[in-house]
Amino acid sequence: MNKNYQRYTVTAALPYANGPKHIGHLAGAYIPADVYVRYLRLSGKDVIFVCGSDEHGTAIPNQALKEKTTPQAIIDKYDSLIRDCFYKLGMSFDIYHRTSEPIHHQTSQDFFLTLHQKGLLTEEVSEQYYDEEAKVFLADRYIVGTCPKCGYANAYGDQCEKCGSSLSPSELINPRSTLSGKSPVLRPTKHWYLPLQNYESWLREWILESHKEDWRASVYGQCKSWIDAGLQPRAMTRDLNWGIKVPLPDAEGKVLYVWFDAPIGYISATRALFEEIAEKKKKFATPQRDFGKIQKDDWKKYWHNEETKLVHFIGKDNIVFHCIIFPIMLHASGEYILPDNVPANEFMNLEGDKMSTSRGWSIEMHEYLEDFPDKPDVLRYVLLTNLPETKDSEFTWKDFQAKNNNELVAIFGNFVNRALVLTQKYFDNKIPALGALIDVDKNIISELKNFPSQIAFSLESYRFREATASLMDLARLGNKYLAETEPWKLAKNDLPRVGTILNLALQIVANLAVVCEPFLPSSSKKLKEMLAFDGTDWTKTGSIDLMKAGHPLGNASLLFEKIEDQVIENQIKKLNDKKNAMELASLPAEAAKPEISFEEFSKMDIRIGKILKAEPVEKSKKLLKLQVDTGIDVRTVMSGIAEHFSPEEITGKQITILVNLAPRKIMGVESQGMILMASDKDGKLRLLQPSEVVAPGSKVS
RNA sequence: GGCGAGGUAGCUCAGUUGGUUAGAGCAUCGGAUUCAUAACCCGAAGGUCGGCAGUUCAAAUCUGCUCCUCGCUACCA
Repeated sequence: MNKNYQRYTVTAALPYANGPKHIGHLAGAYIPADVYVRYLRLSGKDVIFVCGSDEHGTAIPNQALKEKTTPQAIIDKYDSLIRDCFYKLGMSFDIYHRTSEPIHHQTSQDFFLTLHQKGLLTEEVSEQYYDEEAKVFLADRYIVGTCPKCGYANAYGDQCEKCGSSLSPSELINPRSTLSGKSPVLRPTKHWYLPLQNYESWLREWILESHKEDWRASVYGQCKSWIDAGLQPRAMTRDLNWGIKVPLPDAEGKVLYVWFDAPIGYISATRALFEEIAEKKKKFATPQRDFGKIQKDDWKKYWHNEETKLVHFIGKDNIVFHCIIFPIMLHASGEYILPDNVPANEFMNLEGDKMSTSRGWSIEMHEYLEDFPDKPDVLRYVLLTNLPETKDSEFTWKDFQAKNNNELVAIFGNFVNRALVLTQKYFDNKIPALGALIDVDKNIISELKNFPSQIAFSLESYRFREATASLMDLARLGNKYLAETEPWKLAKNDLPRVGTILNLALQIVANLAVVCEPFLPSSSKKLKEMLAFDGTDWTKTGSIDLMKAGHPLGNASLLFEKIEDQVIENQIKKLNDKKNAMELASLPAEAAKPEISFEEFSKMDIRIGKILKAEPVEKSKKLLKLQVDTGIDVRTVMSGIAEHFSPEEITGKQITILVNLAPRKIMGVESQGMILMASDKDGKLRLLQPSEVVAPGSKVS
């Protein structure tokens, strides 16, 4: 879309305040967003950059239970942790807001009411689990039970944390409420749905037609996949007592679905930004430029005006919400603009494995900042050079060290240092005059001229790795120039020529100082201090008169320092230690299930059987079709173990089987009984066998 | 199983609309140099672009099939 936009609204995914956030999140959304915004500001564009903590949803109360505290305490804790890390890493939000703030509740409720009053929401009654003792409907997360896939006894109603599979509460075996421990009952409840299917043709036109070229392949592809699969009504409310109340009379105990309110958080944050500036009461706002004289209502320009370019930076897990559901909400409400682009990144892996906070395989932002408090830019740089823009990428500590030592130190920092040291040595730390230019000078001048526009082009195309590589190439240009002109040799008999060379070298340094700001903001600041230079105008870069001859420079110091092997080894060790500690922590056995009577137990008829035959099930990844000799008979059992056992290895094995389980058809085949398995803490299944071979049909009691 | 995204030099990744000897950085090797945080600069080597078939004068690029990785989704009693 080559629209001529007047202003920009840039959002970065609201981090969910149920825990710390790791460097994968930074690489996914925040770093590219910040680079983009900083570049726009330097270019003199009218831009706002909004973000904030996402503080609703079922996982927050759930985390509160885990940490034995209140939801409010959880969001306060993680909001301040995340907020603090973001600012230390240089995120230049104009506001970092919170969805628990009243202005957000109001904005979300207004939004919901608008849709409701327009008749765009449907009401439907469905059966949901209800805890009769606690007298509340149970969100998926509040129901635990045995995971039907891996047998883990404390799987949540929406997901099993052991094997990672997503579930619905009705799939759980022996579901029970985490509030009372009792079995929940199904009870009808009314909810408001957004009929996504009504917008299919509109979506096809908007995404599949008009954004075929400018949206990333993976983003476009996932949208197409969703649309083609058939859109369905999606509940926009939940039975929960944590969140934003549904603003209707007959909606007691109901809140807005977190994915309804979260993206509205971008709008609320914008409103809060303008309100706080207009009323001169800054609470969350951290305006990064002079907004001039503004009115409270000026936020509307950034959300209603067609000349505003809206860009959402997110990770790939958020694509459907930002490309399908939220745009439908915006479109349906009738007065909002739509995102021009949603440059979602893929995921960043860590040392060969998926990043995961819960598994301990991660580098959390605060952990990095504790160990490298003076190196926010090093992390920014390393992540930037390796952003998962087109596919999942990989972070390794060794690469971190190499990028720091071989690029930031050896090329960027070294060039700056060479230029400054030579100026100190030969020109009393003042910028020498520019004399006659020879070819080598003219070449460097014309090359320099191209860099800013080239980098700008990459950034505007959301190609941040490419832009970062160009930045480093600019420093390379400087090193090459010094190597070719060898001013230290000429100093003995042609000082004016040396002056010309250093003038140009210093102009390159000054250009670097401005151009690197989006990427390496704190280094940019340091470098400008060293130069006693305060340029902030991108449109002036590319030229050789950023600094005047005779201008006295500040004190030179090293921009970056080498990172020794020992530091890297310590980090790798720390990472492994953390993972091991997490595994140990999860070792204690889970809490026992509710008590049952002997009669209840004795209803189960458990036997030892033998697998006579095992075969894969067509069109199924997880199922094996087993013929089992139970001693009583030979029967067919469908078992979800294909990812753990091959038919060959399991054939002939003794197993434990529940023989009087009601038969059930699975994939068209009637399954008569259930094979019992031990599931290890990593979710891996093991057979339950007697210590010595016993006769088929032997009873287990 | 369905859908989506990937599979390019030892490593991390680029390759725009099909067009001459397929690129970059790191690592390796050689050279040059000493102003600089033993850094920089120049050069070399290294790939049958996952595999097979097809379209074309021409395919990393388009089509079909197939294998592998990742994500979403389904089967799990």
